[in-house]
Amino acid sequence: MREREIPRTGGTSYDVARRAGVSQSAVSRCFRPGASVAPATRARIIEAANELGYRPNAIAQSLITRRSGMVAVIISNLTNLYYPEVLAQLTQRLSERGARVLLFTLQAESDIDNVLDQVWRYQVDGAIVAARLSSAQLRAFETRGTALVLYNRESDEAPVASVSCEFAAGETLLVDGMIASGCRSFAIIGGPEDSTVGEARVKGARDRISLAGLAVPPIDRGDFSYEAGYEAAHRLLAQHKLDAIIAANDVMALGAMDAARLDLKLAIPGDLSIVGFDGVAPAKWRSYNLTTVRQPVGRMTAAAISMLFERIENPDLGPERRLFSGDLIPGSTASLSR
Amino acid sequence: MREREIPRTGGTSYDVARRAGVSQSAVSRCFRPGASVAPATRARIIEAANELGYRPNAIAQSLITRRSGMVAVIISNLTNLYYPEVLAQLTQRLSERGARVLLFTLQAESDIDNVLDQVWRYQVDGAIVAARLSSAQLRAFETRGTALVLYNRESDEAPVASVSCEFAAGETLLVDGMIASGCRSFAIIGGPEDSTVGEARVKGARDRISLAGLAVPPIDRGDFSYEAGYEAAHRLLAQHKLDAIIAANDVMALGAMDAARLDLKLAIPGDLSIVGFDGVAPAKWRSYNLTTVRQPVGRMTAAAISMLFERIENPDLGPERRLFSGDLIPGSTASLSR
DNA sequence: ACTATCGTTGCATTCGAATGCAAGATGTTT
DNA sequence: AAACATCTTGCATTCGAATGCAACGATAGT
Repeated sequence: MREREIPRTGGTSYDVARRAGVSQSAVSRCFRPGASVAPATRARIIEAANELGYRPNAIAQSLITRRSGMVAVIISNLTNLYYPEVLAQLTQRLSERGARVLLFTLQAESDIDNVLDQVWRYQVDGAIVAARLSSAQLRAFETRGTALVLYNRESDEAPVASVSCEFAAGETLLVDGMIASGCRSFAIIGGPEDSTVGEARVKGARDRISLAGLAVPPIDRGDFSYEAGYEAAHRLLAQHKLDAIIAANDVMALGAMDAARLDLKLAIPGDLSIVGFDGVAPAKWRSYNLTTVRQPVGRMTAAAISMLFERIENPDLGPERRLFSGDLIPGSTASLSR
Repeated sequence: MREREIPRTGGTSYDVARRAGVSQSAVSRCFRPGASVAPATRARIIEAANELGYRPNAIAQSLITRRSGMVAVIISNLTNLYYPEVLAQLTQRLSERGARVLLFTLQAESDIDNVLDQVWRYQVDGAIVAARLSSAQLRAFETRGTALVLYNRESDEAPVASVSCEFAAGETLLVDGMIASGCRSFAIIGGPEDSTVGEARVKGARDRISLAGLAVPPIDRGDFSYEAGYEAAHRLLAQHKLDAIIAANDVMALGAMDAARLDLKLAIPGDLSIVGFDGVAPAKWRSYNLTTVRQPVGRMTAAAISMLFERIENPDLGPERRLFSGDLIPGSTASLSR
């Protein structure tokens, strides 16, 4: 009577083995493709397993195989509106490849050390990181042999596998187009100074403007939020007579648009051109229809995932940078001649 | 010379033990708070551990303690603009409590069985699910003893721990306000028919309208996207003379606004009132300033997490529903007298 | 009928950390 | 100095699945 009841967990391979009258190894083999099990035995085992609701314990598997089947995804700031799309695609693609996502988000970039601590403890097979890593942190990935791909970040100090969207190419089109259609006086709404991405975008735009022989544009900075763009635009427009504002991301561009057209009654693009960067969904909404450069998120996430798995298979594969150009989305907030 | 080199993983407790000249158990105790270790020994162990970059292997810990420290978060559709905020808060709160997030997203709700399969294999301590579960699936959580909290979903068949935002309360305010200010002819843009949340919201609004003795409002449905709201509004406004449109979520409401004011040149709220539900960030943007009901995401996620941990501590804790009312966000897209 | 061969199966060990128990070390009490 | 309490420490086992090796049975070949 006091036969061992079905454990809450759904049972172990031993429970299945006992029920099917075989050894634990047989059960294990039965769930590993390519192992040698007689059809009749397999059938008995499968049946017993189903009766118990048995699922192999991935934790135990990880311990012995040294493959956890988990990939860490580290994203600095999920509220950023651009990242949810990235995250959705990454998880989708990872699960298609049979990997699970261990998600970490950062409140402050300084949390990263705590996050990495968890990453090491959980023996993830690899990590996709959209946050800045110090060279010491990069080295830790190296020494531990954990595959790593940076997303829209790079390191000047050490070469790392990374995918990014190049600001310059799309930006050049935008800036040149605006200049060709008569814009002379530019301003830039950048990201925080310590943001790699933001800084690269600022630099890209500024270089292009200088190259055209125009005055160095004033720069205001924000935290990539709508409010920040709105306020930065107010400050800039109060101090300068501007033809165009270049924002480091779409959401700030939308805030700037609202400041300009709703508060200051400027016509867009008649009085002022505004352009963004990212290509998030709201930029396409009819009340905005922002002229922007869309990051090819689909291709970028696909590239990140495939680079990651290459490096999980072969940990000694060297660094590689993959750069994608953004696609110009014309919109109606900037007059681009041609 | 052929001393065993530092393994790529950062070493095991045995490596640390050998280096510090103690037993593996001492190392283990050293990393468990409250265990008995002499200060001098602890110091030696800590030093050895640091030299090796040792971190306890969470996989091995999980196996023996039967606690993985991981919580599954299952979300149907991350692109939904409302979920990123929820997800960000959940991960934040979970990591504050020392848990890791295993993230699963669903392309189709039918993927859920595959996802649950992974959930069982990975021995998560609990799960927060924002997707519909069949009663068989609910039972599986029960029998396996995995803590479960549903987020904005409930089950009619079996009672489960859940947190939700009640549509009715906020909706009542909105509908009553619109009626008081003269709206007589309503329409509803609902979610897909198989969406629990969407359906509840449709029903809430319709009941309130009937209660006021007004005609049963026509219903059009969309998939919660901007485009869907835009198109539904076009269809509704082509067929009916309307005073107000009630959308099941903000993003569809914004699409409807653009259809009405940009294409049909209707004044909002003069000719047409539009209200949404959720309180997402874009609803506050100045070009929209949507009148809506905000879900108290902060309190809801806090409640979900605390219910979950209660149930992880005590698996036999019974079901409990926690219902939050939304906060009315006045905005300027509906005339609400009073 | 005897042996060679192949396919199945089980035994025993492994992964890395946690922990009950007992032995050892240290300190206290009388 | 003896007896005892307390704190440290190590030994051995455990968690659940994977896998090398050996043993087994069945079939085929001669």
